[in-house]
Amino acid sequence: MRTDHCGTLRASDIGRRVSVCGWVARRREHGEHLAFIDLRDHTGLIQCVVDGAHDLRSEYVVRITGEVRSRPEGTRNDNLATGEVELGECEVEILNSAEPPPFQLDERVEVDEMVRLAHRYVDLRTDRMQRNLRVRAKVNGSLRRAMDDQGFVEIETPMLIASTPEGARDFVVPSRLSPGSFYALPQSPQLFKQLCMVGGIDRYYQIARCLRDEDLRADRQFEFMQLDAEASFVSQEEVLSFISVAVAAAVREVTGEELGDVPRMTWHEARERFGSDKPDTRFGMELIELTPVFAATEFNAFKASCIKGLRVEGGAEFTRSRLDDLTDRAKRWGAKGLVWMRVRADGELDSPVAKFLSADEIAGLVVTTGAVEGDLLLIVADERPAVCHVLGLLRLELGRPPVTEGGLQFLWVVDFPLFEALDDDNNPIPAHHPFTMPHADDVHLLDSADPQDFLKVRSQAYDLVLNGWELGSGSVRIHRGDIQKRMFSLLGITDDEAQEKFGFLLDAFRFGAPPHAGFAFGIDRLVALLAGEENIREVIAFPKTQSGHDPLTHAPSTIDPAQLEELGLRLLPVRKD
RNA sequence: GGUCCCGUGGUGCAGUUUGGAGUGCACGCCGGCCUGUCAAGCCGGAGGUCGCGGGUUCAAAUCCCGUCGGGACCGCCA
Repeated sequence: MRTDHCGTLRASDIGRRVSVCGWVARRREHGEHLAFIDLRDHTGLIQCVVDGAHDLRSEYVVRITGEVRSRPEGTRNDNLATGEVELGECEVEILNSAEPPPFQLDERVEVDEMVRLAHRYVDLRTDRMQRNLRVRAKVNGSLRRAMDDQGFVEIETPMLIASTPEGARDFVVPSRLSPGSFYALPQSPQLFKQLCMVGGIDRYYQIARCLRDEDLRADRQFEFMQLDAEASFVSQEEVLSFISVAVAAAVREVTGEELGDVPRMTWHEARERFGSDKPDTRFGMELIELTPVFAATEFNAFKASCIKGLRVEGGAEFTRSRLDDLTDRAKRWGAKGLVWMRVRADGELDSPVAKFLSADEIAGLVVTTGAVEGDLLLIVADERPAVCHVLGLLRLELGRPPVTEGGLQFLWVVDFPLFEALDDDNNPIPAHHPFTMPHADDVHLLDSADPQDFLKVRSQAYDLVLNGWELGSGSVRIHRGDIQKRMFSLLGITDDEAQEKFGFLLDAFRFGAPPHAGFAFGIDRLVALLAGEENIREVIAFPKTQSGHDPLTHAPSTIDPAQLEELGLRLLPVRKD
């Protein structure tokens, strides 16, 4: 039907008679016998000069055949890639009419997302969605090529699997042939890729759909795509290298830029400096250690095991209500309180608590934070994890740049702790999954009589972070039965429970499991940041709203009683608490 | 489970603080004029359950309560 795409015509095409197909983006009529039609396809716009356009309307689907010619002097449009030329002597064939679109497709205004999603098929025609989905396709393609080139084998793992109650909530699917039994949709291909290692695949990857029934966010959907990979006979170093190569390929494909070496930071350093295990390193405003400054304080609120602060440049201008608001937020995030101090011209501190501090403490505070006139100091005192957490959130609140600023700051966070805390029975709670290999230097601590020692055990687990978003994580896995048994016993999982939950994996490991390690990262998140979007819905063709609904298809929906009957299901009344 | 923000012709907003007739702006839509525009221009027109329900009041888009929908975040996401 067509010889060319709209957005590709240039001066070098002048004289050719071409056919283009697309949608009527705009119509400019100048009387009965002259009108300009901007025709749009996924490549862009071309102006077509037609003899009368009264029967053409917005978004009509047309085929236009005409001669590419130079625009008359003085009528070129520098804002258009095709602005030097136009189609003349046009023959217009209407392929389909269209109702006026439910919203305007030019991007002069931000249209309500519900309206866009309810008519996503129209929304997809916008430059923004066309660009984002094509960025996504480029990323997928370059990741595939990079993994292929590194000797990884693409293997598809099942979508209908057994439910394992660990981790995120499963989506479940009732079984028709086994009424009362359910499949689960995979949260990740984790166990299958480890089985692939036992199966001698050596290097596996998959662009895998993963599903988790947890609350949605700007960076979280029920279903999302991961580059999932696992390799045998490799160390952590090699995994970081494989993934770095793949990510670099995607970045190169989209931006044309070379990524270079991805910096590393230990989990401990990330928490202490940024109050997060996924630090946004596009900006400073790091957490400042103040515990020694107030080691001997008489101020009760500062008699805590950890005191840290933030220096907000220019923050002395914050109004009292803004400071009260920050204090409220800090409390909601789990702080006992938030101490603020405005640094005045004379070096004095303007703060409700200044009178409780000694001259030495104030002097130490100013020196340690480097505070100068006009700054604001925000200080939290509490247990160390809480202090870091709250200040980390405040730091983001006050300093985080827009998504399109600050470049792409990738970061490997390494040496995660094996356990994040102890439960009420002093059993450690795993920070990752229970198959994560402890750091070789820390294995001896697993035999310690003091449960507190468990929290010091580092694991061979690592995260890839981009601009403060966790892109993904991975680990070296436990491949030996004796270490795995020790781990289960530490976690308070009995042999019977372990067998019931992970029996097929443990069985497999008895038949010759190679040392292996892997990684998985979220493609939606990577694409969103590469596309300059704050929200992964903008890079997903048909996403769901925060409540998990699809305004286009109206999923989730009720099903026919006959379907329930066939599945052996009966519904309970909806609970309204 | 929680905190906060938003909801006004098809779209995007203003109006809400301080109650007074569905008032205004821009875009779009429909009709007319217009032979070089390109966010075309000019003239005319249509289009509204101010999310929904209740309350206060002589009077509610506006104040109060509830509810629904959307968004951001905390919890959650091994």
